[in-house]
Amino acid sequence: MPNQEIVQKELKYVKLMEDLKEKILSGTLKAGDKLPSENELSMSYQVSRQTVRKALSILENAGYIYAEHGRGTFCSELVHHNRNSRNIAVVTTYLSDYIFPRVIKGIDTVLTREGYSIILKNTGNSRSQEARCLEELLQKDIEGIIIEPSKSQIYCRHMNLYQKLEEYNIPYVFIQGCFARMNDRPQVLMNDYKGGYLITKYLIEKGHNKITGVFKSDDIQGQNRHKGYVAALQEAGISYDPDRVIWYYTEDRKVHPYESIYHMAISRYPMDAVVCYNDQIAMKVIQALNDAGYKVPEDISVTGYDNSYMANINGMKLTSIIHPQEKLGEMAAELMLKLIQNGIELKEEKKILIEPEIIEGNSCMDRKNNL
Amino acid sequence: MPNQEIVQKELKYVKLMEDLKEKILSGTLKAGDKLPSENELSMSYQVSRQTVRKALSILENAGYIYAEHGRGTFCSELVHHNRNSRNIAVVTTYLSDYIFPRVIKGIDTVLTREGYSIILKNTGNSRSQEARCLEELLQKDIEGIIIEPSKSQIYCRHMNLYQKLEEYNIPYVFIQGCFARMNDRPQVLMNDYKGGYLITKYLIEKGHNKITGVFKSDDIQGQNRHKGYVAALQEAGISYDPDRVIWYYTEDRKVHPYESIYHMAISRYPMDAVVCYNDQIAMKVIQALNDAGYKVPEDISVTGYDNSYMANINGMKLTSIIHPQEKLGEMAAELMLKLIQNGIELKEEKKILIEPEIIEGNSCMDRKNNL
DNA sequence: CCGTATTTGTTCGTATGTATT
DNA sequence: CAATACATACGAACAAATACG
Repeated sequence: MPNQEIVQKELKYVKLMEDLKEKILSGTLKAGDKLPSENELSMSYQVSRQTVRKALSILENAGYIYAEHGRGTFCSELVHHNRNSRNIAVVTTYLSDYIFPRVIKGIDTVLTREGYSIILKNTGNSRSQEARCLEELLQKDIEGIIIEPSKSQIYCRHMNLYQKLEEYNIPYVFIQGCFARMNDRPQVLMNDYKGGYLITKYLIEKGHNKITGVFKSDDIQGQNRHKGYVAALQEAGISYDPDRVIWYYTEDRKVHPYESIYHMAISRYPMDAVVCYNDQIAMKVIQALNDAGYKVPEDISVTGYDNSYMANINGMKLTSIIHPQEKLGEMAAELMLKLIQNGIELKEEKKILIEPEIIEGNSCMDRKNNL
Repeated sequence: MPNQEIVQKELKYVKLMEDLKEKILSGTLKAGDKLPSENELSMSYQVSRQTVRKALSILENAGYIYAEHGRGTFCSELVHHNRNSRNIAVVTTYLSDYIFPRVIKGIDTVLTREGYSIILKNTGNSRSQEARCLEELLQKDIEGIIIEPSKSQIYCRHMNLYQKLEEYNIPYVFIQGCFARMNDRPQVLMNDYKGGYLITKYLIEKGHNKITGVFKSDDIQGQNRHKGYVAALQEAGISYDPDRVIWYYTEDRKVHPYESIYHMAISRYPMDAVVCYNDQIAMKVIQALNDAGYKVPEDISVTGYDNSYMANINGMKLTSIIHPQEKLGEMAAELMLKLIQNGIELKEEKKILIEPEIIEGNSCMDRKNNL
């Protein structure tokens, strides 16, 4: 009995309202479709007609549906979207950290020049948060979305929302990464496979052969950099050892990789270099190695990725891959403007792949002459 | 009978709704006043409580009134532009540089939690750009503006735009600084006078007495930090020498202060410390001093301001003033939410002054024992 | 055009739950 | 604790617009 009461917190009209809203957003109920009549809903949900009406009145107020006396209730031609709002949404995983401020700045430069404003959202790299953002944005007056997908390694759970965007002719551009099975969508990203390959090859050429890898597992960038890392090893005839690779999730960023590399180091697991997913993690790796009694680069070389401001700290300049930050933002914004002007059926290439370039620092040693 | 039917067009809930609306608009019911309870209305209008609730729900939806569980129904602080866009504009001088990403993140945290979105604009610290931003924003659906004024030292040239905001009941909150003659507006800023005073006093206590100052001349923060600097000198009986102060404009940031301090240094103008407007400029000053053959802190001490990530670079940790970045953003966002909820005539204090605090680094030497 | 069924719109009555004073 | 006030829920009835044979 008390158990049941706790569960029963869900209000009937809220439940019904959200059920219907879900059906509308998911596309089960399309624009112009007739909803079941109040009596039918009342029967099928086992609630009173009053309760049904309460739920419907909320949706009507929010603009999802409209009622016609004597005819029925219908799904709105969602929504009186202002087609000339001059707003473009920018959705990133994080706001203030790392390279994002500069990417956003690049987007802003181009869009402001053309008279657009940015609506900024961030997801904390959570898919549910991303879905919430998109739902919110579908309610707003926007002309397009530039989005860095959250957990892009995993299959996108809310394709329906992207479909909704397409239905409404709201163009979107992926940056940094792209969900599986959405490779045909407009996107601006780096060739991460090649980046991982280049930086690993760089280490091999400097005489390293026990190269540990630390990669982020929940975005497509991490997957691709890892593939490049594997390719470079195999090309050089170094067998790939899965135990040498540390995968981490964003959520554990503060703890996990540090500890893994620390334990690997103090347990004397042989390594002469560490390829890192990005500069941020490289700094943690260096910290862990130092704490374990190793010197970088004298004992172990470490590489970063992105060449962010973090690549240059405490006199240590990480060897890294150049991330064009602002430039990437500008390219994404320009692609967006083209999509708005020429419609979504853009003739030219909609996929921009930025070729990586190595920038050498002092975080790696040449071990060829040491042998 | 037909006669009666025509007259009967007046629906009871519409009648009641319009009655109440009239009373609100005429001022019979003032903002914050409690309406009669649903039961009282039901009695006095001889309608059912359902009907009363229907009437009230319309008024509530339109924003005229709000209901509080267990307390009663109250008259709103009429009326926020009728708009329910859930957008709040954030206008800063810069986007990606320095402390701004973290300030914006703080704002975002609070606003996202409350279901708002940020429209981001930046002015490049140009007044004309700021005016253009405000004009653009007046065309958009926004519920408020959080704005860092550009060139806040100078009298605001586009007061008319701020007046427009007030006419439209769009609340605005200043952050970082505030235009002259607008001190009564809502604002969140640091006590820059005290900050300048504290950090200068710190140097004096460490035995410095030839303290050069480098201040930004085009915002109110620079003016106030300079005043604090003067106050500390005079308190210590050190006469103020205007030739010892370098003023610079934002536009010249990259060139001017570097050259001034460089020339001051190579011309052997005596100095044992430099108080800098912020960490950014402090790094340039240190560069200039190094290039002129001086060592920091051995020959000359240097202080920063804001304790940004720049305060800690190349093994040098600037002595600086703590800027609460995210916290400041959060406070501004919370103040904004209060203004939206309670109307512009907020009872409580609308001006938040954050007290500065020194954070000691290794960029200053104690010269008391050197004499 | 009429009549009937369906569907939304409006109103009344009642009961129970929950927050505030 | 009791009284008050809003919140949710159900049932019933009639009105008005619409669809359809």
